[in-house]
Amino acid sequence: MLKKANSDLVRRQNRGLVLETLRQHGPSARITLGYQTGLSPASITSISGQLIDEGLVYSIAEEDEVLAQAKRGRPQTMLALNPLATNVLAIAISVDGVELVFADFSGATRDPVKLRLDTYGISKDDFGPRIAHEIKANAKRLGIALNSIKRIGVAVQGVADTITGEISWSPAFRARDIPVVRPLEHLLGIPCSVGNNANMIAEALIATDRKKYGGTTAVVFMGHGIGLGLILNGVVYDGANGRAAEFGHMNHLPDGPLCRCGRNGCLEAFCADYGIMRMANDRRDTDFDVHAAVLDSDMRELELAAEAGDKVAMNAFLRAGEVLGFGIARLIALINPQMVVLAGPGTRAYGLMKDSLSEALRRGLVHDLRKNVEFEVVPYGKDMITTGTLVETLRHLDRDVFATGQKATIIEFTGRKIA
Amino acid sequence: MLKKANSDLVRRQNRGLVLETLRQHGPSARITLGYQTGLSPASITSISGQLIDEGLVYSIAEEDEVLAQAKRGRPQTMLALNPLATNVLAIAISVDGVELVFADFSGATRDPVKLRLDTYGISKDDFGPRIAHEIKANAKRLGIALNSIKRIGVAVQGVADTITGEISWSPAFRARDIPVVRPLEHLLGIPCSVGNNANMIAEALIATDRKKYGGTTAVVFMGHGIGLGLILNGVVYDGANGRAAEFGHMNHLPDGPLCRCGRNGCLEAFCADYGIMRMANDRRDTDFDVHAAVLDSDMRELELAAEAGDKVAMNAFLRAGEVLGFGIARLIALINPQMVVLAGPGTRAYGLMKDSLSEALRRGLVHDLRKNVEFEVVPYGKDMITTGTLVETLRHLDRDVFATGQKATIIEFTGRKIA
DNA sequence: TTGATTTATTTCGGCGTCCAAAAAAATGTT
DNA sequence: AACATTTTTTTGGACGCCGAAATAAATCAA
Repeated sequence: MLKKANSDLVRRQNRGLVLETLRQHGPSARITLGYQTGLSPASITSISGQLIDEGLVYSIAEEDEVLAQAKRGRPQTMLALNPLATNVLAIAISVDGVELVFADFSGATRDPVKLRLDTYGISKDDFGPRIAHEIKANAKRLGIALNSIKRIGVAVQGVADTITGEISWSPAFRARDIPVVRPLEHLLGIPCSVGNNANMIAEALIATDRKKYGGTTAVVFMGHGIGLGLILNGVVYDGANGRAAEFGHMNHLPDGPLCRCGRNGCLEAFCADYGIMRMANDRRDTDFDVHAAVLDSDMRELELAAEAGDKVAMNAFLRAGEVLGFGIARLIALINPQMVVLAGPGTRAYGLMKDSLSEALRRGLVHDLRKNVEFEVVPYGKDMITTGTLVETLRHLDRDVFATGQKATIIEFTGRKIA
Repeated sequence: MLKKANSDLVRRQNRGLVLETLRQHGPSARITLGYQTGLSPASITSISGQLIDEGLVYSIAEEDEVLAQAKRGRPQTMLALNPLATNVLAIAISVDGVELVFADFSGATRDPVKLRLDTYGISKDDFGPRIAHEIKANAKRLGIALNSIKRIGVAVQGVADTITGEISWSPAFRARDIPVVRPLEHLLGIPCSVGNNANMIAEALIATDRKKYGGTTAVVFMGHGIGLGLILNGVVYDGANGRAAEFGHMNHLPDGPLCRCGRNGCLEAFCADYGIMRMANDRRDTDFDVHAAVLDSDMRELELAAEAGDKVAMNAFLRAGEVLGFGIARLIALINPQMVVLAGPGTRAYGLMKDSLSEALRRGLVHDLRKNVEFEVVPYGKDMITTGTLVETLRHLDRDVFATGQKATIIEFTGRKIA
């Protein structure tokens, strides 16, 4: 169903468009913004004037105009997102700790703050307050006023319920249904949202190359579990109940090996680190604790063994590749993406799985569909997750907060240089 | 990325909104339209005046105001979509023939025209011209001017490529990649689009009950094949390459029974009519022609046998239910819909599959996900497909053609009463 | 019958938006 | 110093929506 439109909507949308354009292309002159957005110079003047008044955008001072290369005509005045307009915070929760990344409105980040935190042992009600405390302490330490932070994005591996704002389940926690949004919003008074790792990687990819990934892309995250971020028509898909797609718990083989979720034969039970490790050690379900975290060093060792020709290790990876291949074949049959991206630490072993994966795709997928899909393995950088979280958070500000003409709370300048 | 907005967009969107509201709620007074759309009475007057001038909407004459029930105050003048504004055509292609349904702008349909046509034998290049010929002949017979038809929607079981406008593959044809859109547009000069059955059923469901189905719903179509229509956030999803989701060819069991697509172990090879029939007859792949159409009468016989307690027949249906259950479990894990709808003639045997289907869901799906999904079996009415096609076609007119202020080509009144 | 009341619709004036064109600004070129 | 060029701002017009007032068209009540 369509929605009512009025001139308010027009301005809001065009403001958002200007902000997004500045974010994507960096500082631009008004005339350039006109070309990029399709808006007339007159409108750009009007909109940018408003944005400048509100402190969201600023005119780069002449002194910085080193780029001015002796062109005829009135020189361009560059506009840029004002880093002082606001701050945001991205939080990445993983098995080995929690990372805070503060950034300003222009997207410039401070050095990541790594917190040692026994997430696995913490109780569901202690987590939120603990994080809130850390945020307060670290913001203070960095000279960032709490009320200058307009939004917090949290990324976690596992199932994040974006509607309730809880972590339904994650390999990083023993507890379940851990409230995140509620305590953070309550204790800090800052709007907050949660999402899962794979979705955040998807966001980061879109920001990197909209043409390549901005259509319909499936991002498979391989790590302690198997996650999936779906980009459908350029937008990250969240699922009806606000939970990301649970690719890892898509059944592969009825009555297959035990999975962490308690069911048998999930994709993850074959392809996640613990699945591969179990297979390599040829342990039966009863002998193997699926809940124990697999050490990265152990996985590396296994990879080395496989690369050195150890038959058992090799087979474990081949089997994982095969199952992943069938899983991806099913994914393609259902969603028909134009691109499949493999990401996460698990891709280190991609070379060991490649052949069986391709073979499985051949066996499990109609040729017509296979030929239209492009594959890519992206090297794993952990910062993709925080980058994606920041991108998502800032876009939300651009579109839904500042697009409405809400004044930014300009941060007092503390004399500190932006990192 | 956002798009540029201007006052043109505003009017276009609000015009579309008014048209859609009239279509959904039927004839309404201006004041009612105001409530329903959220627009002010002043704007409604302006917009409806324009729509009336263009012949898209008309004021119902006083004589028809039988409903006026002695209320105080100035009486409402009801506005309605003008049936004479334009015509559209829905075409449903199935294994046993082709059906044409002509409708006017208000959505009122003429009696369906059933064409006998050996679709299976026809060559890929003969199909389009043949249909074009039938359209001309039947339009003439019914007194519908060709140039009054503004759009044609075609629905087919199988894989329809909405971008190229070809039928990539369908159980109704031996040929592949059959051009549809191109020949029809070329020979008739009428814009045309193709879609698949399951998607059209999904459209029909949304039109019936937006609240119920308009969120995220998976519509599983069971018939000669297994199709899927996905409604994501209220919009039917088309896939990156314009092909609908190929649920039927999602692999269930590597190296399982032969499927029509040439692969082994597809869902369809277990659950489509031919898969069930094969199982019931315990025929090995080599003895069974998967391409032969299964007669509906034979399926009914098999269903009766199963209902009467025939063990072999019962097992075939149970096995089909089990596989379908695992397929749906995978679908749910991936998409996380709030609703799964089973439709199509295959649902006749739902009672025979129900138990094994539920059991498979229990085995193949995390409880968390299962509990949030509602199931429904809709009784199969073939007209759902044409209804959905018409809905889709008319919405396209509302939003993309008439919303832009393009004048309707008013049909001369032929004296014929609208059916 | 007439005037009051009620409800629906239209008209009018104001405001916000966009845009094209003209004007202004700021620099380079001759 | 006058002209050329390019960017930005200003101006005026068009179009949209909306609130308020005016108008229209009916019923109700005396």
